[in-house]
Amino acid sequence: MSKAITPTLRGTRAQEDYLEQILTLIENKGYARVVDIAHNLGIAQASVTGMIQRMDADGLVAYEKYRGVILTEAGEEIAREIVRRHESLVEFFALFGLDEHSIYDDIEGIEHHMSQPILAAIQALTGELERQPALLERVKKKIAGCA
Amino acid sequence: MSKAITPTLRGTRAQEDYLEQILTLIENKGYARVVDIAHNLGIAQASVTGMIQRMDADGLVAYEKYRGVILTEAGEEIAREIVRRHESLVEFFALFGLDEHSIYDDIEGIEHHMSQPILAAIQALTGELERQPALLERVKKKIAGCA
DNA sequence: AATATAAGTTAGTTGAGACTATATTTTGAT
DNA sequence: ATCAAAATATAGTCTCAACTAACTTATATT
Repeated sequence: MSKAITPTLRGTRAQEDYLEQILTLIENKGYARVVDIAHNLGIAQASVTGMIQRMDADGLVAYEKYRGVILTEAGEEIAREIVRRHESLVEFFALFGLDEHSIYDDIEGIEHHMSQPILAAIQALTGELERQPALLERVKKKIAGCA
Repeated sequence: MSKAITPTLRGTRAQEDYLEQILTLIENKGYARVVDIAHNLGIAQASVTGMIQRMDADGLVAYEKYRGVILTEAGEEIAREIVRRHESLVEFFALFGLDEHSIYDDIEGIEHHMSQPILAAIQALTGELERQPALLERVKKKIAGCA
């Protein structure tokens, strides 16, 4: 029923977090080290090793002991999808003056649970609000009143 | 930093799901049976018993063997908050023609991860879109194009 | 080239939260 | 009041994903 548009066999939620970090690290630094993944996710190094082995078994990454990790095609596809969602959400919430840092936990939660139609709705709304500063201002005022 | 407005010690995500179901059942039928909670959450009865005992230990529900479950004050506060979020999200996504059933999984995911400012933003946007059918139509067209 | 330090791995444990199979208790019908 | 059926509880197991402690490999400095 709620089959994703991309019919990828998505990993677990935690695995998606790992994939996102790994892709980001590879794009920023050229490689993804266990220690950096652990640091970025706020968990212990040993936990990362364990998960990477599971993800290798699941075909999401290619892993060789003491050498680096790289994404498989399947893993990269999922990673890019998550990053795309993350960025859409940051862009959306930034409209309301919420900075990326203060909404990090929210986005973390939401990005794993957003179906394609909902993502499309968010993106469409982002576009409209960017084009209508007056509307955006009204919304922001209401938010200020609530908080 | 991301302290909730309601400074409640929220339960785990799973516990929030239970609380939501329990509150809904109590309001609809006057009581919450284990068998109904299990059915609504799509899990086994025995799993519910186990969780309810944990939640009793955590002070979220009051539980007596073979008698019913009721919410404590703390539990009810959390339950009402989750229900409120759930309803706000349904209202929002319904704007775009997405029915409650088809977005159930999304909302399930999101409702546990939404901070107060983001909830306020969603609610404010819902209000604006209800008042601007033309804008809503444009957004809906874009969504149709994406899917 | 030797060795200190950083990075990575292994082993063993924990807790959440689900499961099945098996009791036990409550309830409703006779 | 009895007894079958429905509801609930217990016991024991499983997986995921984290942890610490201890060990191994890689690297960098001299």
